[in-house]
Amino acid sequence: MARAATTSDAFNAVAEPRRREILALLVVRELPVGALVASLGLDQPSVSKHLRVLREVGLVRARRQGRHKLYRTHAEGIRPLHEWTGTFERYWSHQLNRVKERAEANAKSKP
Amino acid sequence: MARAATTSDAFNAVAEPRRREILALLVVRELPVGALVASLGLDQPSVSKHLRVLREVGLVRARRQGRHKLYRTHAEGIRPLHEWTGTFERYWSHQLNRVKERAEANAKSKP
DNA sequence: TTGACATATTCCCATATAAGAATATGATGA
DNA sequence: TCATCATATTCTTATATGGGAATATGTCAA
Repeated sequence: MARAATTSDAFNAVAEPRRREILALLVVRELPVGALVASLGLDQPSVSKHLRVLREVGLVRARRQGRHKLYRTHAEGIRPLHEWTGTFERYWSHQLNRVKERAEANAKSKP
Repeated sequence: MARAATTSDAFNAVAEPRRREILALLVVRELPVGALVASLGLDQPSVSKHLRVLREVGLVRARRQGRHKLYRTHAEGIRPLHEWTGTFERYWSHQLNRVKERAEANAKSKP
């Protein structure tokens, strides 16, 4: 079996760095495709294709305004990723504490 | 150009669902490969390959204990993902507020 | 050393890219 | 309707998968 499609879920969609850039730009304010092309230094078809992926997994929304199509990040779609990664937070805190404790123990034992 | 390697960073590594399962299991306590094979219902080579990817991006650590090799999630590696997704938090809060406000406005205008 | 257990690697293949080039679709104003 | 701007899709190609099968490597006990 091959790798899961980029459109299979938000995890796969944000694995692509350019798509993360796009999300960061579009969360501040909605932008037409052309503005993204200019900002990212990518060609227009590539941007459109990335936007399609993001749209399919619900990470961006679009609306037409005249000839332009305005895209915006749908931040809710990122929430599940934040929550999944959040389940590890207490563990990396533990690791930090352990390092800290060890450092303090060392400081005491050989001053 | 093809898709970035799964080993290129943590974002790509966790895009694979089985690898997220592995991380969830190994963050609670360290386990040998065989235990993962049993828990996941995957064959041993597949598990070893997933572990290799996770090791290469720094998401798991391993130590030998006799014939066994004990793996454990290195939670620090997930932190950048949590932080990146966290930059969108205020926006999904905003969206929720906006929906709420609109609902209240509607309730007033047509009661 | 040998046998057995535990894990890792290699080879194979169907599948899915991401970017570039070319083209198609959509919307507007004259 | 036509010309033009804006965006989307199709096609091609190099590359990287993930799982299955087979095999290699590593470690211990006797």
